[in-house]
Amino acid sequence: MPELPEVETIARGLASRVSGDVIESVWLGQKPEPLKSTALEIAAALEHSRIATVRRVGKHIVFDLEPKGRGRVRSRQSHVPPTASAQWIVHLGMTGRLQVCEPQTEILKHTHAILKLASGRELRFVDPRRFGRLSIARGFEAAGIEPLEAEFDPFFALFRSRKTPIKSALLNQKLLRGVGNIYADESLFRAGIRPRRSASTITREQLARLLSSIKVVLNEAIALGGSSISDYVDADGEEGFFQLQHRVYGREGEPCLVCKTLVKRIVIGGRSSHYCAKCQK
DNA sequence: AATGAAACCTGACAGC
DNA sequence: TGCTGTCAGGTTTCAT
Repeated sequence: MPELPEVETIARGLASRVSGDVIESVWLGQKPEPLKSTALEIAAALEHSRIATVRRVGKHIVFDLEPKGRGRVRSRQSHVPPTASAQWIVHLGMTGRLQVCEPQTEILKHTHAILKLASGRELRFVDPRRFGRLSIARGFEAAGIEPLEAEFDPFFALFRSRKTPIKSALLNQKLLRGVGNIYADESLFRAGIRPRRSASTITREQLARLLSSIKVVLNEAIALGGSSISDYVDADGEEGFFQLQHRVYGREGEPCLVCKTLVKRIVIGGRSSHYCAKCQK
């Protein structure tokens, strides 16, 4: 479901609502066994921790935790050697949602985690398709370049010698983190590049245009709260509006907004890809 | 090293 | 009403 703008919107919403709150207790369902952390490890790290900050890294939501009641002063005096503070990492997969709500709010089907907060509210993780992942990390570092902060030279270097289609390269989170299917198609349209073009054949000038298109598209989408296609809503349950700005994604067979040529849909690396054959070369 | 298909899951929707 | 097939914003794994 969520790409960079949706995850950014959710992270900002969560930051304003739960920063500083303390996790009093944790319930975890049977199923969301994530990649590395066991349910026990997650519960142990979360319970009695304070949520210092919430931020986005690529498509991950990072909750920076600090142990409750153990401020800097006390840990300095402690005999326990200082360890990096823990982080709760949430990846929403395709259908994951994080909601902050009152305890009496009806528990949705496919709710896999409930955190009771000292403020009296609950933070819940709901994910019908169960592609989402929860884990605990220390010193979390994601692979790839953050697109909104990317300088041109490192961006250029990512594609220079890759023969893979540029669309596939953009979706590769080890290269660039946060761009997904919608924003790859939209960025390529605005840059005038066909999704199947081999990355290595794209000129320096075109890649410069691509990077700026990516930034413009992502920033516009963030400003509009992301794209709500089927069921995406942010942490406050609000829909985004960037879907109204899509120029090619989901517009197969409709006229290009620039030249009226019918928008094509092809499959690249198993993903639907939309483009205008006249505007994109 | 690098494509690509399949797998992981559930739900929505179209067509019959 | 209900069955079948297709599709979905993501990522990993296995085969070629």
